[in-house]
Amino acid sequence: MRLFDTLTRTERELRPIDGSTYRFYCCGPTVYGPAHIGNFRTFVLQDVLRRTLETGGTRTLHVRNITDVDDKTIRDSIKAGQSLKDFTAGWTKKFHADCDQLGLLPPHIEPSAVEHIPQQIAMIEELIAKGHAYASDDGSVYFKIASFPGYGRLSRLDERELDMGKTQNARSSSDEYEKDSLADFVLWKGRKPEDGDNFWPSPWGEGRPGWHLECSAMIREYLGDSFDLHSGGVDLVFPHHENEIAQSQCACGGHFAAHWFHIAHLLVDGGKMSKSLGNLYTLEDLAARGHTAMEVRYVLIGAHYRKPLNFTLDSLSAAREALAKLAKGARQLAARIGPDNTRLTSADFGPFQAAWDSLNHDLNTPGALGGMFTGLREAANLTGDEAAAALAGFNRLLRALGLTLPAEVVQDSAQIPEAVKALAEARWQARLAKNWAESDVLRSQLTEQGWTVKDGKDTYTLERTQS
RNA sequence: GGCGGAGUAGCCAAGUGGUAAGGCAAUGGUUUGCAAAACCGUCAUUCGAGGGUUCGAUUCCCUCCUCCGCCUCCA
Repeated sequence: MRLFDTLTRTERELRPIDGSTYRFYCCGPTVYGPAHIGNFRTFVLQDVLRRTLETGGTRTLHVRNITDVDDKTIRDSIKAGQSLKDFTAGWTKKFHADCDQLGLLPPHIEPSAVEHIPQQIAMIEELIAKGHAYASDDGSVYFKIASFPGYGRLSRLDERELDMGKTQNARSSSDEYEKDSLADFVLWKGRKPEDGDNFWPSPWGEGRPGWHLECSAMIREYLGDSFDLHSGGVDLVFPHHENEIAQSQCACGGHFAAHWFHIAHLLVDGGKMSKSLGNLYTLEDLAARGHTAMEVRYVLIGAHYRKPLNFTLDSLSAAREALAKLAKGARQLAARIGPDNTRLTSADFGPFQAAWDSLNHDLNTPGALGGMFTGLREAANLTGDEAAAALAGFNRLLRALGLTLPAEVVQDSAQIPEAVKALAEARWQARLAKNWAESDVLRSQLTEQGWTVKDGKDTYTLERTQS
């Protein structure tokens, strides 16, 4: 497949460096609260990338970290009166539950930052030894940006107006200032009172790792000095990923990531999500409004990953209808397969080839979704083996997109309250007696109680009204 | 201010130098006692505005307008 690369700004074919397994790293969540759907846009698209590779026959090694030590986790764990470990374990569990609901494949490796502090310290020592880092008086260690000429390539820093020297002078009056240059970033943070019990010993005194370094150290541990792809939200391009490149290339000497995959932000009602605007949604918030995680997933893949996606609550309702339509189309297609037709493992995509091509062309998920519907239309007059092959293609595509279609709603009569059943039966009798007025009154009563009645030729069905 | 991105029907949203996918909503019809459901249709002479290049631009170039993101630890 072809995918846009942030660093070279071109679309490039994805091929495993080692010729067999595509190894990639995704910056994971900071576990200090529930992830919101903006976070999940990134994780869902990374999941689709992986699924597309795997559906296309490429083996993958997916590493995604858990950031469980930083300012926010420390601050909020203290506020909650919990140890950092217990606090982050709780939110990690919640994150996993959300991922599961969204149909995200668990990464093959999910390292935690606190469990890799020795590796981080080792990397810092190497950076110091090679002249790329220096310790300050307060026990912190900084990366010396001036020592790495390649700094800023990913985010095109050199084309920006950021004048490090000037800014430094403006702030040089501050006594607390420990860095040589304002642009230098921290690798190790010396212990401070507000850190509470959260500090670790190091050659530079007690303290804790800097955020950027965590990822570099874990990547090195599991993917080595050169690997296939690195991914995250666009906001991580600078400084996070820029700093990772600097640290890793200086310490390890490898190429680091061969490809950079960044996912654009999710907007809500045309603007940025924020707590103060009250438009920051979690899966739980949306579940409370009657929406499923799969509907959320459908919305999140409904726009191209490089464009901002404008999320609205209405789009979730549209997703529900769209998923139902796909499910119905699949059922109708399945119904046209004869009992002797077993070509369910077709290698091609049949009417869904265009959808598959879209996915392989810069991960065009909305194009692929469109192709699902047009494919179903094209498949409408296929029968037997051809229908079986088409359904196989449809299902492979579903798997690549990570969508699970809703099953046909069959109301279990045991779950219908007796009073509702009686009401429905009374209405049916009134209807048979052609007592329309009575029948309509009874139906409106059922509606009030949240039930929809559908009349058939010889019988009727009851369904809970969709919210 | 610098850098990056976006403006396509009521909403969400693809795409292309050759004449606008798809979904939702809406709406017409068939069906139904009426509905619902189902099925069959309809639904952008036009792609933020104005210029330019071209036989031809929504697609390339320029200008303008609007919106969004990043600019030191936000996916």
